Amino acid sequence: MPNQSVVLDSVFQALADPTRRAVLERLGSGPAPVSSLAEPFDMALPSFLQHMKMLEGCGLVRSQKTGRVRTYELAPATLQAAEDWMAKQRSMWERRLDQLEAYLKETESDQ
Amino acid sequence: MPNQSVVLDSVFQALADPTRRAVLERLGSGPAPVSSLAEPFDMALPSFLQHMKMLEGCGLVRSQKTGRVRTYELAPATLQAAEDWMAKQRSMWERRLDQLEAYLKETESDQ
DNA sequence: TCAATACTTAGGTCAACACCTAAGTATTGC
DNA sequence: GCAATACTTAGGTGTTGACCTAAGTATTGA
Repeated sequence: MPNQSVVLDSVFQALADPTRRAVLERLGSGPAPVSSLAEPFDMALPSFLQHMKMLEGCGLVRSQKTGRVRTYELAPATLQAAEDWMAKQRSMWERRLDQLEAYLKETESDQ
Repeated sequence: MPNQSVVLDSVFQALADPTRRAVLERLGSGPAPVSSLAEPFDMALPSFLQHMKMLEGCGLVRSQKTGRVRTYELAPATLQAAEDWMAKQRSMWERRLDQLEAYLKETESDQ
């Protein structure tokens, strides 16, 4: 299995948490500092920062520090990798859906 | 946060493993029994079945047992939930990309 | 300069995950 | 009816994830 797989592992892992998905949604409207991102969540700062580290570790966001403020932003390139996998799967699933549906019709009736 | 979130948690969690993604890809070409699905993986059967339970638990696949053979199939409805979230995010990200790009141009140059 | 601000590091708990082996149970087919 | 087949259950190990508190470090501003 190629290296690509490792990227997808960590990207989907990152997307598997509601806090992190909410952060990504928030970053969709522009860069923001840690304190502002953390504010909506009832969580200790170090706990929140672990989420940010995971998002940054898999490349979904990046950050830079100016003075004592760290600002996070989306990193579109990595979002694209997850996008691409989903799109590939989607088209595959759609292509197969006809034959699948025929099968499902059979099995649905005996459930 | 709504219940919808819980579904996405488990769906993305399921997609975060290469074995499970490979199984989904394989099931794209039609239903298959456990032994056939497990065959490509160098893994003890009980370990493999844990993956299948996770896929079934979050609703990405379903199964039925006939005689001693359990057959798995894709469950398109749940795939759709993940699809929908990605599509929503995608359109949001795309809508924001212009203003984001302007910002990235600034920050990229000082890195 | 020194207190407040904005993270950051260290370290600890508890649950979930990803594996394993060993020993079941339920069908099938000779 | 009994061995082979196809899972299934039980139970154990090591790692990672998601939280916490406490105690740092680095800036900023009065």
